[in-house]
Amino acid sequence: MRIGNQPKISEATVSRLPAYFRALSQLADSNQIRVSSEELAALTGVSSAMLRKDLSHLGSYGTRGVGYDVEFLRYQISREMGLNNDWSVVIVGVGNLGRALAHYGGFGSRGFRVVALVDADQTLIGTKVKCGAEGKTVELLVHALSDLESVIKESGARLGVVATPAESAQEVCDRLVKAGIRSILNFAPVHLSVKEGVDVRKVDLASELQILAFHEQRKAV
Amino acid sequence: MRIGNQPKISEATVSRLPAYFRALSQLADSNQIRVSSEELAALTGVSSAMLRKDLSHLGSYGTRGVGYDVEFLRYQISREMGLNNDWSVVIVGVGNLGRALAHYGGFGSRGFRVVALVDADQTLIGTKVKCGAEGKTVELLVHALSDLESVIKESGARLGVVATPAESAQEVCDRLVKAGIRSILNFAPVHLSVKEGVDVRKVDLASELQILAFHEQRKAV
DNA sequence: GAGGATTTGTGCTTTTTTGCACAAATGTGT
DNA sequence: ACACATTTGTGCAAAAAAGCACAAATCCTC
Repeated sequence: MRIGNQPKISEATVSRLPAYFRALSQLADSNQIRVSSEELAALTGVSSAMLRKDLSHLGSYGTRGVGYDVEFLRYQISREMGLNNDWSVVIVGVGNLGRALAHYGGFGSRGFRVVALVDADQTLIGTKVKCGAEGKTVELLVHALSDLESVIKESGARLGVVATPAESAQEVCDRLVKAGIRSILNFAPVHLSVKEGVDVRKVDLASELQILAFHEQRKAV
Repeated sequence: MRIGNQPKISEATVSRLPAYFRALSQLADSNQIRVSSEELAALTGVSSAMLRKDLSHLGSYGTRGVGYDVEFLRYQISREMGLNNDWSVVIVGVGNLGRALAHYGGFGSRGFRVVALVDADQTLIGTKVKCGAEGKTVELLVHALSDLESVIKESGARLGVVATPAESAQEVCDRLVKAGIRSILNFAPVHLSVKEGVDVRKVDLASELQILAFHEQRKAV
C-alpha cells in the first residue's frame, strides 16, 4: 500500500511488473475490458495471490467481485515504471548482438528508443545500422568509441547497453558512468563493478544455458 | 554439504555458479593457481560469505588459511553443472536474435554446441548460417519448422532455444516438448506454459530495460 | 614444535519472498 | 431489500535467501 511518496516496492515485485504490463498490453490489443487476478496470473506464470499482492503495492486498482480494468491497470503500471517517459538508450558494441538489440522491436516500442550506436571497430565506424522493428525503422550512424562522452551528451541518453567483448566491458562501463549514465544493461560475460548509485543489470546467455543444463542433468538421474 | 546423491543445492546458489565458473576460467587462463573467497567474490560481485556458503553446498573444496585451487574448483563446478557433457542446442527462429545467438562464442565454448537451426520463413530455409565464434565456426543449414521433430531426433538436441516472435512461441514450445525437449531458453516476450518436468528460463530484453527505467526514475526524485 | 596470521566452513540471526486463508467489498438475481 | 456468488486486498505463517560472527583448520616463522 502506498503511504508516503516512497512506497517501497520490493525488488521481487518490480521484476514481475514488466510481465504484467506486457500481458495487459496483449489483452488490451485484443479488446478485453476486464481481467481477474486468476487470469492475469495464468498469463504471466505466477500465482494469483502473488499477483494480487504485487499489484496492491501500487495501489488499490481492482474491484472486488469484478477484477481489474485492463486499460486502467496497464496505465497505472506504465506510470509507476516510468514508461510514459521517453527513455533514450545508447548501445556500445555493434557486433552481432548489438545489431540484434538495435533491431529488436521490444526496445523501440514501450517507451525506449535507441538514440546512439558506438563501437571501437574502425571498419564499422561511419556505417549506418537500421534501428527499430518494422514500421518505424531509423538508420543510425555508428560513432567511434573515442567519441563516447560527446555522443552521450548530444543524444541525451540515460540508459546504456554494453554489448562489447568481455575484455573491454569494464572500461566502457567506467566511461559510461563518468559520462553520467547511471543505469546499465550488461551483455558482456563479466561482472561490472560500479560506484554506489549506479545500477547494472546483467543478461548472460551462457549462464542461462548452464543453469538449464544443471537441472537437465539432475533429471536424468 | 553433500549427504546423499541429491544434495539439494538452492536455486539462488545454482544461479550464481555460472559466474563463479567463468571467473575461475579467467583466473586459470591467466595462470593463477590459488584464489581466496574474498578475491573470487569481488570478481563476481557477491559477498565472500555468500560465496563460501554457495561453494560449501558442492563440497569442501577449499583449504583453510589458504583458499581454493583455481583449476580444481573450476573442475568441480563444471562437473556439478554437467558442463563436461556435450550439450546439443537447437535454435528455433533465425532472425536477428537467433543469428546473434548462433554466432555467440559463449554458446560454442564451455560444453554447448548449436547443432540445428529451424525457422518458418521460406526465404531462410535452406540457407546456411555460420555458427560459433572465431576459431571453430561451422555452417549450419536452416531447416523448415515443419521438420522440427525429425531435426531434433537426428541432431540429438536436448536444449531448445526459442527465438521466434511472441505469436508463435507457445506453439513452438509445445512441439519442442512433444519432441522430447525438457529444457527451454525462451527469448520471446511471452510466458510459456509447459507440463511438469519441463524447465523454461526466460530472457527478456525489454523487461530488463524496464526494470532499469523504474529505478532510474526513482533516483531522479 | 609452538605461536601467530590467514582463511575456510558453518551455526545462528535477520531479512526477503512466497503461500494460505479469509474478511471485506462488489455485483446479481429474486 | 436481502441472500448469494465472486473476487480483491491483506494479516499471518512458512520458506527461502542473505548476512554475521567465530570456531576450526591450515600455513608460516622462528
